[in-house]
Amino acid sequence: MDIEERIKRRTQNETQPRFITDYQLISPVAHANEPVARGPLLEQLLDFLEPAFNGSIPPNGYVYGPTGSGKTAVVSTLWDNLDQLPSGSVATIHTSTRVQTKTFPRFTYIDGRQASSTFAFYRAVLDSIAADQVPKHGIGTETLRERLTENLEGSPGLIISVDHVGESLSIDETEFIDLVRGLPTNVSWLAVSRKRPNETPLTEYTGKSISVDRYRKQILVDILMQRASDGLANQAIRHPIAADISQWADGNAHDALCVLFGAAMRVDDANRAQFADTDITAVIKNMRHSRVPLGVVFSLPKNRQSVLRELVRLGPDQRQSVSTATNAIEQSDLSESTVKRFLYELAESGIIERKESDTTHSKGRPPSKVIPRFPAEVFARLYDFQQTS
DNA sequence: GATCCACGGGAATACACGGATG
DNA sequence: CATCCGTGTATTCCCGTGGATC
Repeated sequence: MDIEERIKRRTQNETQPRFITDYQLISPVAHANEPVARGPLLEQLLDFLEPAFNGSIPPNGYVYGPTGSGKTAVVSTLWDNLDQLPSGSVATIHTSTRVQTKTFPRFTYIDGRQASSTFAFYRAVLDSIAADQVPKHGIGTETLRERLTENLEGSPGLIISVDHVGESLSIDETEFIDLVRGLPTNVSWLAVSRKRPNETPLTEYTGKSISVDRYRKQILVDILMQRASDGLANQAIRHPIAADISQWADGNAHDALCVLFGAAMRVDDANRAQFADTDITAVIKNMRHSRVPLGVVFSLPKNRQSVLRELVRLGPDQRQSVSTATNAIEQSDLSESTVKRFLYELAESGIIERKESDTTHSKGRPPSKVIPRFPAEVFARLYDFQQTS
């Protein structure tokens, strides 16, 4: 908590500190600036990028590892820092005999979940390097590509990291290969994916693959303790509790942080000061059927997110069929049939599941009940928090 | 005015069941 | 008894529209 925040609390007479002192710092979708225990991975990435520090472009690369292993945290943070390098312009290096000038390539991180179409991808890349505004509409994909090429002509180049390649709601692998074919030769890329090198066509185009292992149990405990000490009231979490969460999460930091967050919500809502074992077990029980990371849900268009927010508000009886769920969802700016279509689309992409309903129906095609497949409680809280802040 | 992409709405189609028909 | 058909519900898919730009 920074000074500004502390003063704000006092001026608002919140003298009694809450259990959760900072939602952002324990949020499973926020990444720490200093990823815990990922030094070796950072070094491997910097090795891979070595040519860039001498002013040229490295070969294409591939980073892979299981979900929740910190790939996004490390790569996005690293790229953010690298983009601070003086690029295109001149960096002076003083040696004993003379002054050398160096130019570095630029660095851009692209989240494939948010740039999944050809148009969106080229636009995102161009937007990150162009000096002036890039239109969101009214311009052809090919025009965008040409502008991108013009923009990079004669420059030291560009190194893009493209995250979540090959996931269902992100850039498809074969599409990606076509996309990067359209880029000028002074661009190289690092694809980040869950698939092993032998399971993807991408590695035919890459010079190097870097593997990320799932977190070891003890590291995950450290991460939880760190997050808890940053975002929760003092001494909020005891080591055995963190160990329990870590044991259950099996190396998946996203899942572990969801449990921490969900449990902290309960303590905070009840105005308590400590975790009880039941907080952890209850949240774990609710997480049992979650397979979709929150990052996927928060990458959806705003109107899909608001439909999901309403959906998780409903009780199981209101989710007995797609139709009843549609009727129960209140959306002033969308028609009923659109809400319904959204639900089918979300089911198609696996974010929610349709399962044959257990209620007996005499007439018509049997309905299917609707079940969220993401951490619903945590999503709801973070969503509401975003709306108000 | 022509062109571009994204979005939303509803039409069209698929499916399940029960009763009718031969 | 096997098949057809009507009805009601579930699901998919396409096309018009709109905002933006050139």
